[in-house]
Amino acid sequence: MFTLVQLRCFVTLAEELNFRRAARRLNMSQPPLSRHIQALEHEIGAALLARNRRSVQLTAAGASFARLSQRILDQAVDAYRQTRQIASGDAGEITISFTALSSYAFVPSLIALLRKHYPAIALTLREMTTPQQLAALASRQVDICLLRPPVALPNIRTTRVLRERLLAAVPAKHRLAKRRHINIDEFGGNVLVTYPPVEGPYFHGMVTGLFQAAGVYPSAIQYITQTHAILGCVAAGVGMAVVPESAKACAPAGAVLRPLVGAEGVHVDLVMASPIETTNPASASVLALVEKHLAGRARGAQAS
Amino acid sequence: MFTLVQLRCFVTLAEELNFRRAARRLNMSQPPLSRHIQALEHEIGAALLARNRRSVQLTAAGASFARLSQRILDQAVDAYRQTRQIASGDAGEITISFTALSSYAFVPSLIALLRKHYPAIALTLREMTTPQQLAALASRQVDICLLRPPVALPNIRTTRVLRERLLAAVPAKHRLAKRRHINIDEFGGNVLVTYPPVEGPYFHGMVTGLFQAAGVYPSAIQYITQTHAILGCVAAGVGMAVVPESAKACAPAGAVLRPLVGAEGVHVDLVMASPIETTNPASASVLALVEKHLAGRARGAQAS
DNA sequence: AACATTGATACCCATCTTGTATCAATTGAT
DNA sequence: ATCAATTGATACAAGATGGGTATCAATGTT
Repeated sequence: MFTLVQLRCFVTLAEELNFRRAARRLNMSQPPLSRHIQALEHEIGAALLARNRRSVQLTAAGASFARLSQRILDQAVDAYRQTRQIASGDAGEITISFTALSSYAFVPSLIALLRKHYPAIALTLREMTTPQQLAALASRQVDICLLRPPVALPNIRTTRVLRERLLAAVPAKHRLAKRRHINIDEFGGNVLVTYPPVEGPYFHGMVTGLFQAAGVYPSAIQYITQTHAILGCVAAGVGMAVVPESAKACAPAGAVLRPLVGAEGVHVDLVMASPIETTNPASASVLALVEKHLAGRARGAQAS
Repeated sequence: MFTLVQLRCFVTLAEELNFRRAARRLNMSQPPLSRHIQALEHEIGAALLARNRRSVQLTAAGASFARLSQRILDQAVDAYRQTRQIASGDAGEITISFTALSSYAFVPSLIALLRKHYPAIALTLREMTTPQQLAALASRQVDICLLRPPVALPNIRTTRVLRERLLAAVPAKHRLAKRRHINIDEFGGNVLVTYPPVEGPYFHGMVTGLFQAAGVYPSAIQYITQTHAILGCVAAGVGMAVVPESAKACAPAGAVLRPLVGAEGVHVDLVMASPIETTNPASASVLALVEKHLAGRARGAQAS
C-alpha cells in the first residue's frame, strides 16, 4: 500500500505540475520526489502523470487520484486533531446518570455549564435510580453518576454537589396546610407516604430514622418510588410526606410544602460519583469543571 | 505524520485488543507491532490504549481514532481501486460533442451502447455545430466529436460512423408531395431552403455542388441553420429542401420527405473524431467499443 | 510454587529514503 | 545556429526506518 507521504507529494505535484517547485514546497530535493511519484505509479499500476520531457500534466486517473488523495490527507489531519482534542478532554462524549429528582435540582445547571465550557463534548443523560446507578458505575457503563449516598464501591470517588433541607408535604385541603411550619410530631397518627426500602434506600432510611428518633409513629405507611409520585399522592389526599427542598420544582397544585421543624441537622445530599481512573478524558474535564464551579459557589456563599 | 501501515496495525489491534493475536493477523511478529503503536501514540501525543500489564483496552481517544483510521484505510483502498479502473478505461468521465441532427440518428444508440458496456463511465453530452466542435477538439475541451467532415486538424483521427442518402423535402400541400420520388430537376424555379455557408459549410457545399452539377437553379435561396428549422420552413410552405435521411426523425407533419432522384452517389457522412493521443483512457475505451460495434454492424450488413 | 502468557526492550540486519552530483533532453535568447 | 538555462531522471553513499529473534519483567493460572 502507498504511503501518506507519497500522497502528500503527489497532491503538491498535482497542484504545481513541476517537480522542482513541488519539491521546494515540500521541503525536499527533487530526486526523492521523482522517486516517490514513480513508486506511487508503480504501486497503483497506472500512469498518473503525462510527462513529455518538458511539461507535466495529469492523466484522467491522476486527476481523480489527486482529489481522492487530498481527501485522505484531510481526513488524516482531521483524525489527528480530533484525537488530540479527545485526549485532552476538550471533546468527546460522556454518559451521565442521574436520579429523577436531580433532573429538577441539579442537572439543568450542569448541562448549561457543560454547554458553555465544553461545547464539543457530547452528553448522554440517563435517568436511573440510585441502585441502578451503582450497578452501572461498577460496570463502567456510565462516566458520571448523580445519586444518593453512600457509594460503597472501590476505586470510585465522590463529591457532594447539593445539600438540601427537608420539607413536610401535606394536602392543600389538610388543616396543617395553613401553618407556616410543620413539626414532625404532627405526622403522628397520619398516613406517611414515603420511599420504599429497596428502590430508595437512602430516603427510606433517612425518613424512618427521623421518625424513630423523634418517637413519632404514623398511622400507616404508603411506599411509592419517585418524589413526584409521592407528591401526587399527597395532593390526592392520601397522606403526608417528607421530601427534599428541590421537590418544590415538581410539586402539583394540591400539595403544600412547608419547612419541617424537628429535623434540623438532617439533610438530603446529592453526590457526584465517578471512577478514580478513567480512560475518558472528557469525564475528567467535566469533573474538574464541576468541582471548580462548586468551590466557587461555596466561596461565594461563605462571603455573603 | 503517521503512516497507513501504523493505522492498519492500530485498527487490527483495536479489534483484537491483544498484541500477539493482532500481530499474527497482520503477518508480523509482536515487537514491531508494539513499536508501531508506540510511534503512533507518540506522534498523536496521546494514549490510545490503556495497558495495565495484563489487559489492553481502548481509551476514549483510541476508540475514536480507530474509527477514523478505519475510514481512512477504506478510502485508501477505494482510491486505489477507482484509480486503477479509470486508468484501465473501465470508469471515468468523457465529454462528447455532437451535431443537432445526430442526436436523432446516432447519439441515442451510442448512449445505449455505453450504458450497457461501461456503466461506470460518466457521459457529458454537448450539442455543438461542426465549426464549434472543431475548435473544442483543437483545444481538447471534448474527448469525442460527432461532426461533419472534413476534419483538417493535426493529431486527430476520424472514423465514419454513419452514411445516409439525401431526401427531398416539400410542403405537404405542394403538388410534388404526391410523388413517390422527386427528381432534383423539380427544384428549378422553386425556393430552396438550405444550410448557410458559415455555420453549416458541409451541407452548404454539398447542396450547392449538387445543384450546380445538375444545372438546376432555384428561384431563390433561404439560409437556415438547423435541419429541424429547415423542415419547419418547408412545412410552412416557404420552399423545398434537401436533407439527410435521418431528418425523418424530426420532420414536422407539414413536411413530406421523398427519395431524391439525380443525386445518386452523393451521401451525407457523420464522422467521429478524437485526439490520437489522449490522457483519458475512458475515451480510448469508448472509441474502441464504437469501432468494434461499427465493424460488427458492417459485417452483418455485408452478410445479409 | 511452577508455569504460561502478557507487552516491552535490546540488538542485528535488510530495506528504504534522502541528499549531492550529474545526465540527457528540450526550450528560449542572442 | 549556438549557448545557456531549465526540465525530469539517474547513480551513489550515508543515514533512518522496519522487521525478526531472543529475552525480560510482570501478572495470572494451576
